[in-house]
Amino acid sequence: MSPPPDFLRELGALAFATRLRRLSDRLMRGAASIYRDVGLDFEPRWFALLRLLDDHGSSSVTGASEALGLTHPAVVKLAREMTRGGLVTSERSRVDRRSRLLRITGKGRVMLQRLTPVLDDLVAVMQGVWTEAEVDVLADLDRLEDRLDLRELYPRLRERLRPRMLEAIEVLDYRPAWKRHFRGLNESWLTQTLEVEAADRELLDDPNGRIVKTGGAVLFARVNGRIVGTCALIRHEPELFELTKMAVDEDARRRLVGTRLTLAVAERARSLGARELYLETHPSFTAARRLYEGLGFERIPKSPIPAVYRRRRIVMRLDLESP
Amino acid sequence: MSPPPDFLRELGALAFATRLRRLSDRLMRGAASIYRDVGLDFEPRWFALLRLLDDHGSSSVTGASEALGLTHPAVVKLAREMTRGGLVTSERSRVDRRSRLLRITGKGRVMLQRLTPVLDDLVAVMQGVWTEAEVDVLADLDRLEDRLDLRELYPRLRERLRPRMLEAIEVLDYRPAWKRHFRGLNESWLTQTLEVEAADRELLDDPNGRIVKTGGAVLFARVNGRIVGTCALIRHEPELFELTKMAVDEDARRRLVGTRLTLAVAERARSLGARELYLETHPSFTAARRLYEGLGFERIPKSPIPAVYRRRRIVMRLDLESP
DNA sequence: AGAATTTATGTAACCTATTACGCAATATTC
DNA sequence: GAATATTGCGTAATAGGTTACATAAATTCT
Repeated sequence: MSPPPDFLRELGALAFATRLRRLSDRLMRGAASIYRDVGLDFEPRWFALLRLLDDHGSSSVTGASEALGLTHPAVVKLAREMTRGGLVTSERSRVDRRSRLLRITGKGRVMLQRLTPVLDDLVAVMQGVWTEAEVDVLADLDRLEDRLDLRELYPRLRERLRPRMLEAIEVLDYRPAWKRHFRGLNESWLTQTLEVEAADRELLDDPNGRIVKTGGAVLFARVNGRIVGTCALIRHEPELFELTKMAVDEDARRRLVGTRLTLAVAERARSLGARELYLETHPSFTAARRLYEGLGFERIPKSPIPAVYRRRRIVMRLDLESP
Repeated sequence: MSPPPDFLRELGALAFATRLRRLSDRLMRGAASIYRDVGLDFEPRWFALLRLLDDHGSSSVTGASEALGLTHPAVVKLAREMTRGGLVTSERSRVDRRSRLLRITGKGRVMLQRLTPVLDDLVAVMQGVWTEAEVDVLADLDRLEDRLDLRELYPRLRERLRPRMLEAIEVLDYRPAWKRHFRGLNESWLTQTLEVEAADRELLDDPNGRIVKTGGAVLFARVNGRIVGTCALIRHEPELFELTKMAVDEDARRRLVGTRLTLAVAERARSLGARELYLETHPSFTAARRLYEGLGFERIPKSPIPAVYRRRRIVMRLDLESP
């Protein structure tokens, strides 16, 4: 009944990140104890920035944050502490008045020199541990980070999950009972971002008459029995189809609902004889644009769709005949 | 002049802990994104505890904290959150009424099951990365932790630094000008822990008359020109020597000043013809006792030293003739 | 058996990073 | 050249842990 002494090991890969952190904490604590014992007024986490400034003369906040792999607020805090400690100075840059230049002080240089013998011993001890463990940790870490630089864990996993996520979404045709969903999803989205215009209202008030009966379609996405998204296909002319009124519930974002709906609308258009599909979106909706681009839409300069909105628009076109 | 894109790599072993943490954060973020996308009401950090409870039926707070390598406050927090989420229950143990038993609920089990497919994919993706990088990370991590379990970084490093730290401490004989240090160091130490008794006062008021002139010694430790510790050797009888009035400045603790002084006092006693050295300390001073034990002192039942203090005492003896 | 110590949990304060957001200066686009 | 987007920095709130300290119960020591 009593748990094993190290359950994290049992979990294997699932606890890998946690174990890395545990090891990191362990090493950091070891180093911190030493700094304290040696009696220098110095925090271990200052070291990287101090060395960076010593090696490269000066650095902006952003430059340091990139070099050290920290966020810029972290660097701002570090720099402030170290300035208080007299190890670092900062002044506004002449070239770019937004930017600040961090520099190491004489006191900082002296501190680095006093640190050197202790750090040499620290490195020697760590290398001793690695040798005992028969692991070439630094090289392994390099390779691991290189692979992740190439492609982060998240996109890798997302791609793997993609088919399953898409399958979990049902796409269904318009039903009068769902009119309120069509309206609700679109309104909450529009009011958050742009303005609801008269042209929007006409469509939202009468999807059946304005969209379905004129030869288009209104589709709904359902996950676990809940309507979480909608999208319309308008047939402006026999050969002119527009994808519009795409809206996904706030809580269901990032679950490929938009993708699934776009694919379904394109499929529907194709089955209605369309050779191409247009859509209009707003310049500020970069996420939406990425989604459409990922599915093959290309931005075109001029819209074949009659202008009924006051807001600015970006027009995109999908070729339904390409493989 | 612009810093390199990844300065931490350049720092090599010195930034190893930081890089481990960076990698851990990176992986955790990846996993967190996925949980969010999948739409489960679940925090990644809950996983280890939930699995632990699922695997082992129940666990106390301390048991879980040991198994997971977290501190117990962390487990308390976790358990509270998860109880609020309905995944875990807790009740007082019948056997030991201090202790609390954590158990997984039915809802918790269901959650685990819903997690399974996603986690399988996660593991597969991570293993993919490791294969690409040609690193057997889990095995390497095991070996690394094993070596550190055997002996932590800090003691390894401390041992290496020991001779240098000892050398940095000067030991000097009594001078009238330092009488105030002898008194000050001892008083601040005594008032913090026990009570200053009359017998203490007599020694502190007249070290020269009471200790030096009667054939003993009062030694001082100096680091960077500052007196940071003191220790006395009293010659009660021609052959009966006592080490006493050891005191080290608060700010100089952990820098082997006590060790250096004890060694010096033992050496002095030996040069005065002593064959053994006694000392008395208080049962609650475990750190001091460890220090003395480390230098060869052994606890003995009865004190040969005349009892002049009211406080309880532990007596220790060092054989000056053994190699 | 009483005193002292250890153990199990809980609480508070802090640490070191993060994300989110805002402002001002600079760069880009139409 | 005006509108828009981007960049650089700063601040606030939050995350996920820690250490330090408090309290009660159980255990160990004389």
